[in-house]
Amino acid sequence: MELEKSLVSGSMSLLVLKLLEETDLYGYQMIDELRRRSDDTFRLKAGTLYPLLHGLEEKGFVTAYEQTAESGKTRRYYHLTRQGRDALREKEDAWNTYARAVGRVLKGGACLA
Amino acid sequence: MELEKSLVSGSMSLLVLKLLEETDLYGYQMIDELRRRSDDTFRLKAGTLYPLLHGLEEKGFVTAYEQTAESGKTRRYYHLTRQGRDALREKEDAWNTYARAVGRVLKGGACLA
DNA sequence: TTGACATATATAGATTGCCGATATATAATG
DNA sequence: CATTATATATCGGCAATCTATATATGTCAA
Repeated sequence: MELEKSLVSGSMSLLVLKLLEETDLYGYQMIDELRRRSDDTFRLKAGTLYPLLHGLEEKGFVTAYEQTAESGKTRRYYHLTRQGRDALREKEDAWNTYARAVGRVLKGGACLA
Repeated sequence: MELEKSLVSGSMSLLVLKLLEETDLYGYQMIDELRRRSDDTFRLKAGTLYPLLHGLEEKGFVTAYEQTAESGKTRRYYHLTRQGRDALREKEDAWNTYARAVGRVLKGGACLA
């Protein structure tokens, strides 16, 4: 993550699933897309993404298929499954709960005995 | 963390430093306080906190001193240093940047080529 | 046409953050 | 007197991410 390594972890799968909510994407594209949408905050590494995608596939959250572009390059597209959609909802809820809690703590104390 | 293990990591030191911004606290107290302020979202484990505190001490972010309560129990209080205060500012900024970026991604795409 | 670079996917090894289990000692409670 | 709550501490382990490396192909400039 580089900008503040280890600030957050585990949210990458949430973000990747979120990207796939709209359209099927291939790996390299996700890296770019995530970077773009986050205004350069998320610079996901290939070495992080591909194992992560394999994991999501094993869990049945995504399915994969290959497709060759006009350029000749073969790309491995990922598609969000029904289960993946459910997992996404749960992860979004968890994130919101977490972020709100951090917000409350940072907002400042309120009566510390 | 239990409720969604591994959603976030590394933010614990941020939260602990934040607690110490107002008052010196001892470890056990931080666990309770964090739980209270976060409406039960953060249930920091002792096995997580104490090593974390030792690490913050090594980095010079906190100093520690012992004090025996009327009860007779000896408690190890932690005090935020100047360096710790600076580190806290940085971590708060990093968190805000990160949380905003996640928010943008979750808010939904906006034109995916 | 050859060499550098971007695209595209993949794996191995290391680091790190947090947890569970466990240990210790004292105070409060029953 | 025994159990529970307080209080601190360490160890082993898992999971998420990174770095480094490997591979193959397409594009562009020298």
